[in-house]
Amino acid sequence: MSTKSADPKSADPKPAGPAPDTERTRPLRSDAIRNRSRVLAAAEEVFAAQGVDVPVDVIAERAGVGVGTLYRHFPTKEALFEAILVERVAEIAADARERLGAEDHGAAFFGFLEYLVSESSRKRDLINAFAVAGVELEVVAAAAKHDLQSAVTDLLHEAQRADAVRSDVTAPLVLSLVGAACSAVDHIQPGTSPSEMLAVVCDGLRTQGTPR
Amino acid sequence: MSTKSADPKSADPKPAGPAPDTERTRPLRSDAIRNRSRVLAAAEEVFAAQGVDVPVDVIAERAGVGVGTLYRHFPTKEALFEAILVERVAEIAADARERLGAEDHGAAFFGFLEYLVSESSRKRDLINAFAVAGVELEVVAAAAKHDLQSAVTDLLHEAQRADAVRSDVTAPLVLSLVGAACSAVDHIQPGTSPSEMLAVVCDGLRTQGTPR
DNA sequence: TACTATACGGAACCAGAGTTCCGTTTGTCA
DNA sequence: TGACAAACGGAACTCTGGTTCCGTATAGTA
Repeated sequence: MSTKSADPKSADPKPAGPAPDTERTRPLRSDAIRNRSRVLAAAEEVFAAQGVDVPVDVIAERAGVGVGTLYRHFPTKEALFEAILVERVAEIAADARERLGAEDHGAAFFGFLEYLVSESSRKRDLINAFAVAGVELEVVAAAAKHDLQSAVTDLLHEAQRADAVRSDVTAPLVLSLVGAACSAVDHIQPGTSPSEMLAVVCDGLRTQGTPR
Repeated sequence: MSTKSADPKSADPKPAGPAPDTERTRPLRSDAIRNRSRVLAAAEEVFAAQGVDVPVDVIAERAGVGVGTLYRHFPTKEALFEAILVERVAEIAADARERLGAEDHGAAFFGFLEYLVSESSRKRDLINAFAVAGVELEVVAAAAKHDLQSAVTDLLHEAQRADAVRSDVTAPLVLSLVGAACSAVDHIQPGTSPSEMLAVVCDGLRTQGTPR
């Protein structure tokens, strides 16, 4: 899936008509509900295992449906990806929030970073979840991203107030560093590991003199 | 250009016949020489400016030749990329070597890292130069990579002997970190910068107590 | 059970990008 | 200058992957 920003299709700011989604009168048919969630589950597995570049056929097959069905529920592959992305980002944000208010604010913050990096080798789409900066997102995904940012900001500020993290570090910087570490999972040099990389980054973030 | 490792074409370890390149008797025709270097130069510019995903047509056009000509000189797009990659990696290795034996070993080492990250935003193919770990390389490119690794190792050891860099840091770790920082250039969060990221990494690499 | 809107499946379609082919042009050498 | 091997150009081919279309199947309802 390319991330090109130049879109040839002409500007088309909300074509006329009543609100696009509230106009569904009848509920989804039972098989439709079932298939939708199957597609979502399959896509999640496949994206996580092989990254977002897998062909849609693979996802459809894994879900046990035809591609037509897949496209009935998600108008484009990107929309499907975004649906999963939102889920992932929400998961991460929730994790960050759970760590808020812990006794050891420093440990909470660094533990969160470790969680992220370890997850990114298990779920390869997570890598992409952090590459979202340049991508134009639908409102929902943008909201999820904003939510993550605010959770990370809170966690960071707690750790800074506890003097565990340097005061000149900002939340965007942390997110960029973590994003870099996650994407590095894809092409790491033999002889080292993501956690070793993260350890260096963490030491760089610490207030000098803080024990490792 | 995909980096897939599974290649459907059957294993074919060096088909029979005399040495493949030494058998050229006649020298290249003058126009061929000219066009070859034009293609190389154009590819370098275009890869650097837009990354390696640009279509070959663009390169050919920029070079003022047809795609057929391009393919006469480089049997695949990947071969063309590799030719440039070798050049880039050699450049970087040469830079590392020049810094060897400086007065301030620590400054030499960290200066090298800064050079890399600043170059990677100017030359986007550099990003790929560091993603080579997982790619199967031709012998030449593999040799270039090995050369880079040894130069960086030397530079690192000097800095470690000067007590400017933590002794538990390894060369693969450094290369992975720099690779991550370079690839992050592509999707950095707004509100921060590659050099800020690098600063954190450098602090993590420093012997604790070393002044920033 | 019959009827209909809804949903399904997957073949067909389309677009983009790498690669090949072949008729034409050109450098080199006698 | 003429002949020919070498090189050129770019249209055409191929392969891959996203998307659409339409005939068929089925859930929901009277």
